[in-house]
Amino acid sequence: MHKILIVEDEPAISRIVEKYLSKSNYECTAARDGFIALELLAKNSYDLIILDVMMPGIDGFRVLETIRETSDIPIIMLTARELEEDRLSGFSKGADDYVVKPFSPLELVKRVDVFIKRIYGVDEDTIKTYGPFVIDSKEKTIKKNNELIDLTSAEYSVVSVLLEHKNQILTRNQIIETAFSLDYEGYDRNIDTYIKRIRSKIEDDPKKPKYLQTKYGAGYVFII
Amino acid sequence: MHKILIVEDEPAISRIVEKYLSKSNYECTAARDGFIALELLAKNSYDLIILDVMMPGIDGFRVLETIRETSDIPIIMLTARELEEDRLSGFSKGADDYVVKPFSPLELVKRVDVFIKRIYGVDEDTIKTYGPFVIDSKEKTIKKNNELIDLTSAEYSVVSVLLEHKNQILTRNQIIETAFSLDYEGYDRNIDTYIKRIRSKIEDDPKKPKYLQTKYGAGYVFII
DNA sequence: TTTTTTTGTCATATTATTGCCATAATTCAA
DNA sequence: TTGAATTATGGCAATAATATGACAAAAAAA
Repeated sequence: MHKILIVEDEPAISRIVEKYLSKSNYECTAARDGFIALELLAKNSYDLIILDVMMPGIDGFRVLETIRETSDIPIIMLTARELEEDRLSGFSKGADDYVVKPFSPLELVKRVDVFIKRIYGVDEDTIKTYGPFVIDSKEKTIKKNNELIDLTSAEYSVVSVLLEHKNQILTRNQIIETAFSLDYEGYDRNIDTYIKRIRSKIEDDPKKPKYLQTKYGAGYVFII
Repeated sequence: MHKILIVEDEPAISRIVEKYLSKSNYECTAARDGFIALELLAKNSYDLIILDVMMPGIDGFRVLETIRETSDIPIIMLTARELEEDRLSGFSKGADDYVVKPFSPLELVKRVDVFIKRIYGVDEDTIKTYGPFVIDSKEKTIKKNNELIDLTSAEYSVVSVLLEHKNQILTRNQIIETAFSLDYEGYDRNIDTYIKRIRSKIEDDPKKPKYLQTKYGAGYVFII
């Protein structure tokens, strides 16, 4: 879990950014001005800073310069669209990236992911482990005992739904609606066929499934 | 039983959301546009609102603003993927969460659960614990010492009746009438067979039942 | 385009569940 | 202790559901 400091005077924006980053498994702290930010930085350690340029008190650039005297922690700056030339000045002072307001929170999260990944290796949370199975939702791959399992994309969708709801019985329709889309045209018995194909790839003995089990009259469960 | 208002103009989506929420023990009402929603809200009380952004007539944001003038009921908004910047505007107007279309209904249910739990405390009483046994009436599963017990649906019905009336002697007919229906065709001695099958799955030593005991001349009890 | 892979459908084989019974084992009271 | 009553158990058959193999259609790759 990486720690992120958000320096932003508008509580509305601060809250949204925090919400999104938290959802992406980051631990956030918000500072509503530069002084508070610098104080927090003196006492705690963070993995990345999101820094608004326009703030009352000391502005973002001053804060940036001060931080850079002692640390090269990644800093993403938030700036208004008009101030294009700020970019240059910002970069030269050591900001790592810019996001122009108004921004999409998802976009911001994506950039944060990039930095965190660059510094700390693989980004977390796209990779989940369930027993011998490791699912990488970004790469859309599944490994069993460290061996990549060759799945088609439909097969991947089906197993991943079952894995993510492990030990929960899912009906064919729930699987379809979650793995594919609400307006899937196909027959719900197609799931049987997917299950057959998946079993042949993940089970030691597809005739006696250990993981992907049938619930007669109900659906399927991934037991782990 | 918590009440949820679904505001969505597409009947297909509305129906499916309703189906999933109902299965999770929520009482749903659907409104096909903002006007109807506001009318319903004036007359009834709900515990949570699911609100589509894109609707004919008044759009979701307008509805959101109107609701927020008088109420802080949790609101989850449904929005199309392209409209990312809507998120910002939505959050600042007081939506509690966003779900992007096309969404997984299971995912939506999970988020609803989170809010309902946060506000009303403990999650719905679908899960009950009796000694080492945990029964999930929504999933229709029973665990013993955290291990899922593989029961057929008839077996589940029988054990769950006995568990819910633990330490109470039930006659075969009481079991039949509660577990199945009043017009069960079968012979009441079938219960003996169910008991046999259940014991083999839940008892350490089915020959000397510790939990599911026989009351000679009367019926069966689940001792816990 | 052609070729290959993936996906969807179907008919048929296989299996699971349920209800039923015959027989064995147990209980309880005379 | 005995035997009548009651319950336990194993197995069978009917039914319903699932598994599977084969193939066609669709999609993706070459």
